[in-house]
Amino acid sequence: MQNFNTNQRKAVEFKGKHLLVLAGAGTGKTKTIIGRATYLIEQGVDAEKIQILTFTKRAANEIVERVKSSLSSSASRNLRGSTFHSWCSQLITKFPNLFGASTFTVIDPDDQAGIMKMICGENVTEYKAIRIKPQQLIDIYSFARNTKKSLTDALRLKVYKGKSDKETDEEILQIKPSIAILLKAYQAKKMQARYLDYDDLLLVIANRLRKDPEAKKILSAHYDHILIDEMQDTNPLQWDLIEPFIAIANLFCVGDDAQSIYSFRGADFKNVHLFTERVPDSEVQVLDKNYRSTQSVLNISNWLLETSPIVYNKNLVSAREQGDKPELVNVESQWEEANFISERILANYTEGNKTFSDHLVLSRSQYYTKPLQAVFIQRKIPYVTYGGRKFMESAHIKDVVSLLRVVNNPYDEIAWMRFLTFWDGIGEIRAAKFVRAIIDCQDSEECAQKLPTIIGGQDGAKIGTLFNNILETKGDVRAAVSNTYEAMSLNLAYKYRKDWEEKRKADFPVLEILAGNYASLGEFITEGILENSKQINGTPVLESSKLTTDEHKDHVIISTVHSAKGLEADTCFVLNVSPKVYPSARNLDNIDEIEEDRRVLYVALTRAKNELIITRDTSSINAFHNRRSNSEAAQQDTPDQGSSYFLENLPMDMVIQKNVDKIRKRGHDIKVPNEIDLSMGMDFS
DNA sequence: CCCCCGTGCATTTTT
DNA sequence: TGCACGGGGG
Repeated sequence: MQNFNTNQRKAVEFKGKHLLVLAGAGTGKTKTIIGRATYLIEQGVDAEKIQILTFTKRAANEIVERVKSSLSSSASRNLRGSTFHSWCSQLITKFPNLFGASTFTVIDPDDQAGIMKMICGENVTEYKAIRIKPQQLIDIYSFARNTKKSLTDALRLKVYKGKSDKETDEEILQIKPSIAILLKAYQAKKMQARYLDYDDLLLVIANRLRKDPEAKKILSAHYDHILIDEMQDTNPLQWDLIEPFIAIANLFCVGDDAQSIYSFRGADFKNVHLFTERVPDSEVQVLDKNYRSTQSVLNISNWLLETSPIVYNKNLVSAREQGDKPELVNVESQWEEANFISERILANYTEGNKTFSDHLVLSRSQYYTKPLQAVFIQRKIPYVTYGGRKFMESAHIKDVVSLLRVVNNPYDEIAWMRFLTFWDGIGEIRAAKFVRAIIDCQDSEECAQKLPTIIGGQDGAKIGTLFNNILETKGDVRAAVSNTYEAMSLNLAYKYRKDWEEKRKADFPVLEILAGNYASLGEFITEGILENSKQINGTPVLESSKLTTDEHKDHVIISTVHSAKGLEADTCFVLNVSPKVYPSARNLDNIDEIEEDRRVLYVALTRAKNELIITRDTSSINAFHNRRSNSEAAQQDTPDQGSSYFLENLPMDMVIQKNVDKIRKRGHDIKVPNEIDLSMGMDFS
């Protein structure tokens, strides 16, 4: 058993009913939740009656694996850890009668946007009356449901940045009816096609538990302990899901309000602040001793929170030594930044006795890491990225899965459209016509029978036979995938000829093996959609699968800050901490969003154990300073200028500032690829 | 009328 | 990297 400090032990061995663990960054949050699960099992609690809930599959898997390895007995064999979403989908499948959804298909954000686009196309008058794109409509809809806010409030917050002047009110009033029509049409389409989107998964369970004491009773027999990680990221909808369990199970929630970075999807740290008020028989345990980072790393992190108008009362104190000051490195371009980081990692690796996996690179956005990945590939630095496009979301996989989806749920219009337009000569117009006829069928059998006539000709015969073939093999998911691929592979190879051999072809054996893990088509489709992926050296790999031998190799981790919660590394690079990024230029008019960006940076800084290296772009720093001094000269009534760049007033004795330029001049050969001086010595002045 | 393909463009953060 | 748009071809 691990060593716990006094407070950690109090949490792990808590004897009361419900506990909230308020744990700052690096204070042993994960360790405590693992310790708690281990302790409960050791105390004789049936592992099956413990449910661990997290926000990412990665976190869930890690916790479960570590509990299992810390126990010698097999008592932990049935311990379950899932994301909120996959837990709910499992419950729906496990109790089909309880939640009334026997045939359904979980749709991903791409599908949601696709459906909304269709809806907007069918309701042109309403769509034209608003200046909101389908994707944003989906965001508004999701936000409203996750936060349980009215459409008016959701619109105000999402579209009008929370403004409440008369003009805004009128505009909202004006567009609201049209939006309501579009959203209702979207809901009707979901119902008709038996779709559940991500939010529906939670809503189905939460609503049922709320309304039906019987459902509560049945679930109470299955769960004694609910352990929730990252409590500060739960939103009101998730609270609705948790709340019924207060009466029927023990809650053990772990969180840190300074690390709340998901308010854009409705997270509300009231769930942390109001915990003891909302939950009877509950207590709070604080963890404040930081074991992860050196004091120098914590100093800058603490400073960042202190400069916030929000009072966090988080002064992290390291249990370790002072350590080296963080480095603040000025770079002139993204390529220079990427080369600098590569050099540094290679130096640490060859001279500094560090492994690649001692390094973590954090970015505000996925997109920004592209040049870095290019340089890593060029320099042969092995890396993994988290987040990004999921395996099941890539186009070629979706093509194959579309047939599985229509066999599983013949009302699945999106999948029908994808499957039909996949074939040469069938475009959107004809496919849509076919779909209208197809969804009149009562079941898959009738569908199989009528397909040839609906489509007609050779296409009809071919597609009908294929559908029938998969319908017959649907009991064997792996065979269904294999047969589907066989039938589609020629067309796939042509459609994706640009990168078929190098990239996409190899995904299908992976898909087949994955399919073999599921007992039914429905489970495969649902769980597969919720499955996370990571990428190894740019190639997507299923995160939870043990398919690759690469799995435990030595890799640098590249991650967005949002995906990096819970991660830590000896050396941590935080990319592009420049004006307009921290905080983001698009958030400047909203104090709440500025403060959320601050917490994003805080999360990033607190990942580092020993070496913290912050990079930033020289030109944007200069632009920021010029703009500042200009506006200060002109008028002095803009007191928030300083706060519009978090590092603006950073005490320089907290860091060591460097310019990559100088490093290069000292003799390091840093190659910047594709940098051609286009001026060619010409001065046009 | 419908389908296909080339070009240009803009890209927060996640289940 | 995906997507919206427009022109050419069937």
